[in-house]
Amino acid sequence: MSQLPYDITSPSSILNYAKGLSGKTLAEVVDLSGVIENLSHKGDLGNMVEKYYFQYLPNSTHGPDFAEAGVELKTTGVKKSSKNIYEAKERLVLSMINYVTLVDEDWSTNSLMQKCRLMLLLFYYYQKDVAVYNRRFVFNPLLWEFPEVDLKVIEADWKLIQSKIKDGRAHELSEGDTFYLGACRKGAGGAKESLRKQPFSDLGAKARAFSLKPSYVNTILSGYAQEAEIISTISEAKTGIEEITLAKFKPFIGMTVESIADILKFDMSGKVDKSVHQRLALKILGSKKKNPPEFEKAGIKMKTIRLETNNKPKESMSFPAFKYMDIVNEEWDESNFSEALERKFLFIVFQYDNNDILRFKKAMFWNMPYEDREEARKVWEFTKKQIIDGNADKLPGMKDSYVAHVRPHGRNADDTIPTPDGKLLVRKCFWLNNNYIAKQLK
DNA sequence: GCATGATCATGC
DNA sequence: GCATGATCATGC
Repeated sequence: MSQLPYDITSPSSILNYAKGLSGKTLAEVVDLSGVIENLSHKGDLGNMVEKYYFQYLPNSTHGPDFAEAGVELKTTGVKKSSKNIYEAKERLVLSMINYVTLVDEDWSTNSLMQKCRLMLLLFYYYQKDVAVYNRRFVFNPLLWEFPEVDLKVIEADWKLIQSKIKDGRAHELSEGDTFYLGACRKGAGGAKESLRKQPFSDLGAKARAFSLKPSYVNTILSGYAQEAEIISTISEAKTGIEEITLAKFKPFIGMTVESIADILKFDMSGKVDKSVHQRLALKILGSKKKNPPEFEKAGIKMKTIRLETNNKPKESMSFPAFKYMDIVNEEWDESNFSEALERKFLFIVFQYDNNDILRFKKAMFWNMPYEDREEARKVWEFTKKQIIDGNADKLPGMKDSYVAHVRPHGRNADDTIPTPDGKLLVRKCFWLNNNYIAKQLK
């Protein structure tokens, strides 16, 4: 074996050598002319980098790619947000979940962390129609080791995924089950996809992989160091996000909205503000205007709910407006609504008392059960079909499904956008039915 | 009383 | 200026 230009036993040597890719594309740093016709434009850039840049054959064992150094190589795409900031193009897939063997694993020796404890992250700029070997590595490579505080969250996530499989519910797994480590769909989509065996049920389960949520990757990108301190002070209580969050809300249970605002010096006077309770909840969390960073990492969606005295929400729950022109080209699994429903939610529940005064009732984490996501899928598919068929004005209403419906969500009736058949219709979005929310709160 | 249509203040 | 989370308003 010829001498490699780096020391395969040394993570820092591997990192240094990887820096040769900074600002370059793979095709710019290695001569691919002899092999390029055999390369897939969409292939796995990670494998190509290993093979042609590191001259190290991708191994098929379960350990890290650079076994001697304990370093796993990951290439992952970034894109630019509407605000021109680089962000993760998608979740970072770590390794496939083997339902059959995972149930016999133990966290202390688990195969996922054996492989991914230390990762060399290469971020490339994603461009749809550009071959992977022509995509540019826009950041310096990063040698990433999970901070202890994050590992605690990931451990709990891992155990939850494992327990669901032990319960014979692998087919019900959802990204919203967990906080940082997700069980994401992996493999061919659509009806033809093959299902995997699971050990404690005869039902086949979709192939899934352990992955880091896009929101988590984004915090890696956005300069982890600053946030690490904030999070470590929170986690000194040695509890998870869930417990910490619920503990913050607990002191206010039963109090009127006004007195909570008083205590927190939160100005509730002035004009009618339809998001005022959301902002009050943020204040309780100790955040000013934005979600706290640990929520961003876990992709948690906070929603405030007002209940009538009869325990029913006054209103259904809205989601961001969709574009008629976009939705007809989307598949459910990649749709915004599907992504939204796979998230973990934090419900902040208020209720009117007998004197019609609004009081804080409780905070609860929730994620949507599998069968209800399938129902939401039907609503979405029907919506897509109606728009394609030129019936964008006849979208599913509240009576058409127990879970979700479609309703206007614009600034006003003049806030219209185009449909595929050339009309202009008021902007709309998906809503979760208030009756459905009522059931879930129990 | 409920389903559906319409709209508001805010923050970025 | 615009999307968003949320709430108000109307008609049956």
